[in-house]
Amino acid sequence: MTTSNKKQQAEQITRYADMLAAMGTEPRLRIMQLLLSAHPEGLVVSDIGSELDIPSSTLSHHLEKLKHEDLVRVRREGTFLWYSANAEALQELLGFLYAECCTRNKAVEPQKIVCCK
Amino acid sequence: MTTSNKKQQAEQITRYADMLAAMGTEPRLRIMQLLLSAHPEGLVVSDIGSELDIPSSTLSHHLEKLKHEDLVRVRREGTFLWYSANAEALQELLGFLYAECCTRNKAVEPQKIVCCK
DNA sequence: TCCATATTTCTATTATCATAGAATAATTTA
DNA sequence: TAAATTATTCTATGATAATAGAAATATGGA
Repeated sequence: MTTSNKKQQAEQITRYADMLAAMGTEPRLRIMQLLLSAHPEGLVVSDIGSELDIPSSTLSHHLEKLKHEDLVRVRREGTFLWYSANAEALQELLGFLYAECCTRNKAVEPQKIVCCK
Repeated sequence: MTTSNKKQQAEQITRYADMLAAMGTEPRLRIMQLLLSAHPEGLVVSDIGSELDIPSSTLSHHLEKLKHEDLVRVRREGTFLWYSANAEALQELLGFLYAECCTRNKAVEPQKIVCCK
């Protein structure tokens, strides 16, 4: 493996760790869960806040963190900001965990997570 | 949904968030990766430390955290402590994420994570 | 029992994070 | 342009986490 490959891999791990950390608090995991349930449209900030009972400034920080880790996307419609889950990023993270746990080492059996017919 | 169901579900989310947080730092995600690569035997503490270049007291705290979230198991053999990944816990977490992202809302397509033949 | 080795626990320091009220900025509508 | 609404940014506080050297503990062997 080349030096730059190693560096790339190291950055990759750091990125996945940051993504996991971003989802690693109860309020933010709930936000992700809620956004996934409203996928792909997503929800406006105030609706997330009222649904999860989070003050707006606190919520704004959580959304900022999720956005920073590319776990959510945002688009403006008038005065409203619509946040939605970033499916591609989640897929990549899930793929990484899946590979580490199942593919590479067979620690976890794929069929125990999902059964494909 | 009954009140106790709601409470159970709330505790579940908190637990998954804690598990994600436990893996949400670079050193600990590396530890998990390393333990998975050595699954199911695992590794002794000193080998993890030398492989990842982490001082023993720091490593001990990280392992304690992972153990607390039930992501790793430990067994003693003489003076050596063998740490190994807890495949069942990882499977459960992966199953949860999978369900949230793929099964429930179809935000992520299962076949893009794993292709079962 | 005493020593060597493995690992944890103690202790301290520094850094980061979660929370939220108040003020500000952005946008639409009257 | 003024008012109303939406959301962020400012500011502050308290809590938690990461790090690691030094001391203590646990185990096996001489």
